[in-house]
Amino acid sequence: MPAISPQRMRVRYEAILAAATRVFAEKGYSAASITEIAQAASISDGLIYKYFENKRALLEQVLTHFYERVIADLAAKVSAGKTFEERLHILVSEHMRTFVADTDLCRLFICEVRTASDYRGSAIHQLNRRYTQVLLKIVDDGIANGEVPADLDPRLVRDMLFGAIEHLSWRHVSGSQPLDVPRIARSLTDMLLNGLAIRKRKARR
Amino acid sequence: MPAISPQRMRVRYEAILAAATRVFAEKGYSAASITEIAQAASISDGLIYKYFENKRALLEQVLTHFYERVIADLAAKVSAGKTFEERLHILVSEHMRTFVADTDLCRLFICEVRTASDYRGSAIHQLNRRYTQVLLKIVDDGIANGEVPADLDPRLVRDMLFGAIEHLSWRHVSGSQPLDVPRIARSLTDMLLNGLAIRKRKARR
Amino acid sequence: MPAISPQRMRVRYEAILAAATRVFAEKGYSAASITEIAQAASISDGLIYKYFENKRALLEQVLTHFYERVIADLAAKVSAGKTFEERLHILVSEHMRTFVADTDLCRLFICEVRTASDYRGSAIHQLNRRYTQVLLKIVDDGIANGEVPADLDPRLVRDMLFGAIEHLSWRHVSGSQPLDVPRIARSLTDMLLNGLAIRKRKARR
Amino acid sequence: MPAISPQRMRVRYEAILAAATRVFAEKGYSAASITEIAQAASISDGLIYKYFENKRALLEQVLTHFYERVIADLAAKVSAGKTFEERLHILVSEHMRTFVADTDLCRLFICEVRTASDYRGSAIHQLNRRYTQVLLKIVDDGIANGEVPADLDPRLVRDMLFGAIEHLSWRHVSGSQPLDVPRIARSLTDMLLNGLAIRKRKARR
DNA sequence: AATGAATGAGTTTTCATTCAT
DNA sequence: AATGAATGAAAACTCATTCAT
Repeated sequence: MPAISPQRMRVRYEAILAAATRVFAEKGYSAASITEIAQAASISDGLIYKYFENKRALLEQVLTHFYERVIADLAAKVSAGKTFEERLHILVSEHMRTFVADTDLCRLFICEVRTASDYRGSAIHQLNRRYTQVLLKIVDDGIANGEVPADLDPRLVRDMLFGAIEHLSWRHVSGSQPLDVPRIARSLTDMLLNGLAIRKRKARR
Repeated sequence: MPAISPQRMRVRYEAILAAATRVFAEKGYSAASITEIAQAASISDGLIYKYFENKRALLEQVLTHFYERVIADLAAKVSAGKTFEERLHILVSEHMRTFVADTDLCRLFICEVRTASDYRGSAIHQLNRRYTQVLLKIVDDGIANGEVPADLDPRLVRDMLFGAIEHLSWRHVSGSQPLDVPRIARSLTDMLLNGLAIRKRKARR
Repeated sequence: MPAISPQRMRVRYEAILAAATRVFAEKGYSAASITEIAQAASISDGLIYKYFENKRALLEQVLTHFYERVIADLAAKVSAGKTFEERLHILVSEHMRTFVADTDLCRLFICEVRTASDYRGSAIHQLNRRYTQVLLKIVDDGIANGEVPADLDPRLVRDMLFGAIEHLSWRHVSGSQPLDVPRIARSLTDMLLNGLAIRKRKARR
Repeated sequence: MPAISPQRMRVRYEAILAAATRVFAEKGYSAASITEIAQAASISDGLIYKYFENKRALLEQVLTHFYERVIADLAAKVSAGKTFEERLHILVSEHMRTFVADTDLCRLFICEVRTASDYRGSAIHQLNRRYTQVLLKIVDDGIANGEVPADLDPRLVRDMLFGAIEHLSWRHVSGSQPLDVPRIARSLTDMLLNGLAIRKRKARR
C-alpha cells in the first residue's frame, strides 16, 4: 500500500534526472545547485535526496543514463556496416554526431568525471569501456578478415579516433561554424585508413 | 619613484606565479585557495590582488606562462628535424613528454580553461593556436616538399595528433603503468603516417 | 468498532516504545531519527504519529516506561531490608546497578530531560520524585526508629546519595575499568553512615 | 605591520567568547546558531572561523575559560582554610556558589561535554581533574594531619561531594526557591563529616 | 488503518575579495 | 607598500512532520 504508485515514482525519478541533465549540461557540475535542479523538476530540495544519494551520485546517474543511450545507438548503427571501412565510417559519424548533439554532457564527462581520481573502476568507466569496445571489436574483426594489418594496436586506433573527434568537435562546438558531420567524418575516416604519407593513390579506398 | 623597485616587483610577480602554478597543479583550480597560494609565496592574501586582477586571471597567467615555455621548447626541438616524418616524430614525442611531465597543468587547461565560454579569442586560445601552428607548419612544409599529399587537411591532422596524445596520455597518467614515451611516440607516428588500411608493407618507412 | 483491535494497538505501542528505547539509548535523542525508530519497529514513519504526539513525547514515554520499571524494582528490593542501614545499603546497591545496567537511559534523562526548562512538574519529574521518595521513606523510618538523628535533612541525604552514585558511575561507565558494584556500594554506604571525620572506630558499623 | 593591532584582536577574541558564552548558556549548544553568536558579538559569521576552528571548538574554549576562572578562584579561597573541616567547608561553599552563579555553563559541561565520547583525555577533562584535585589535596592533607581516617577513599569523597552539590543546586536552580548557600553548605559539610548514623553528639564538631 | 513521498526550513562552513591600518 | 581582518553570500544536506493515496 504505497503512498504513491511505483509508476509515479518512476516518473519522478526521470523528471529529476531530466532536470539535472539540463541544469548540469547548462551550468556545469559545481555551478549547478541542488535548489536549481529541484526547481527545474518542480519539487522540493529534500526530495532529490530520496531518489539520489547526493549531488555527485546524481551526476553519475545523469552520465550513466546518457552513456547507456549512446552505447545502444552506436552498437545498433555499427552492426549495419559490412566491411571494416564501412563500420569504421559509421562509428566515426555516429560518435561525431553524438558529440555535437550532446556536447555539454560530453564536457561533463571529460571535465568532471574522467578527470576525477575515483574514475578508474567506476561505473562510468565501465560504460566508457563498453562504448570504446565497439571500436575494438571492429578492429579485431578487421584483423580477422585481413582488412587491417595484424600488428595494428587497437588501443592506439581507439585513442586516435576518439581523441581526434573530441578535439575536432570541441572546436566547432564552441566556435562559430557548425560542424559538417558527414563531410568531416568521411575525411577523418579516410585519413585514419590511409595516413598522411604520400603513396600510390590508387591504393586508397 | 616607486616604493618598490621594478626589479623586486618582477621577482614578486614570479614568486606568486610559481606558487600558484604549484598549488593549482596540486589541488585544481577551485580547491586551491588564495590564502594557500599567498602562503606558498610567503606574502599576504591582499598583495596578490596588486599583481593579479583576481583568481581567474591568476590561473590564466599560470597557463600563459606554461604555454610560452612549451611553445619555445617545441619550436626549438622541431626545427632540428630534417624531413616531414622526422619533424612529425619529434613533435609527437615532445608533446607527449610535456603531457606526461605536466599532466596537472594540462588538466587545468583542458578542464578549466578550454571548457570556459570565454575561451575563444582569449590569450590562451591564441597561445594554443601558436602551439598547434607548429604542426600546421610541418604539414604545409611537407606538402610543399611533396612529402605529403597536397589535399591533406592540416587541421584534421592536428586534431588527430593532439587528440590521440591527449587520450593516450590521460589513460597512462591516471592509470597504473607509466607511459613508454619513445615507443608509443614511434607507434603513433607510424600509424599517423600510414593509416590502418592494409597495403604493401614495404611502402612503410 | 475500531479498524484494529485494542489488543493489537497495545502491541504496536509497545513495539514502538521498545524500538525507540533501543535507538535513543544507542544514538542519543537528536542523533536518533524517526525513520530509524520506525524501521526498528518495522512500521512506517507516519504510524508513529498515530501513537505519539511527536518525537519529544516519544522520548518522554520511553523514560516514563523506564522509570516505572525501576521504581517497582527498587521498592520491592528495599522492602526486604530490616534496619535503616540494611535498607540504605540495598538502595545504594540497586541504584548503582540500575545506573550501570542502563547508563544510556540514565544519560538521556540527565542530559535531555532533567535539563529541559519544562522538566519541573512534568510526568517524569513526578516519577523521579516517586523514585527518590523511596529513600526519603527510609530516612523517615530511620528517624522514627531512632536509627538516625532526628534533625537529619532527608533531602540532603537524597542529593548526596544520588549525586554520589551518578558521579561515581559516570566515571566508570565512560572509563576503562568496570564498576565493582558490591564493593563500591558497601564503601559508599559506610561513608554515608559515618562521614569523613575521625572518631572512635569501634563506633562504626 | 598587522592590519589591526594585536590588542584589538584580543578584544575581538574575547568579544566572541563572551557572546558565545552568553548564547550557549541561554540556548544550549545545538540550539545556539553561529549566526546568533556572530550577531551577539556584532561581527560577521565568517569571522568567527578566523578565531575558532569550528562551533565545537568555540564551546570548548567557552568552557575552558570558565574552568580556568573557577579553578583559580577555588584554589585561592581554599588556601585560606586552616583545618581540614574549614577547607572542606570553603570548598563546598565555593563550589555551590559557582554552580548557582553559572548554572547554565555547568549544564553545558554536564550535558554537552562530560557526556561526549571524546571527553576522556580532552583539555576540559584535564581542567576538571585540576578542579577536583583541590579536594583530593584537602583530603590528603587531612589524612596527613590525622584529621581524617587514613583508610578514607578520596575519590569516594569527591564523588559524594560534587555529586551532592550538583543535585542540590540543580533542584534549586530550575526550581522556585533560591538556594541559601551558606546554610546548605554548612549542613552538607556537617553531614559529609559526620554521616547519617546516630552516635554520641558530643563527638561532632 | 497504514504508508512513505513530499516538504522546506534551518545550519555550519568556506572563500574570493576589499579596505582600514 | 603590505597586511590580514573582515565580509557575506552561497550551498549541500537532514529530518520531523504532514497528508494524499
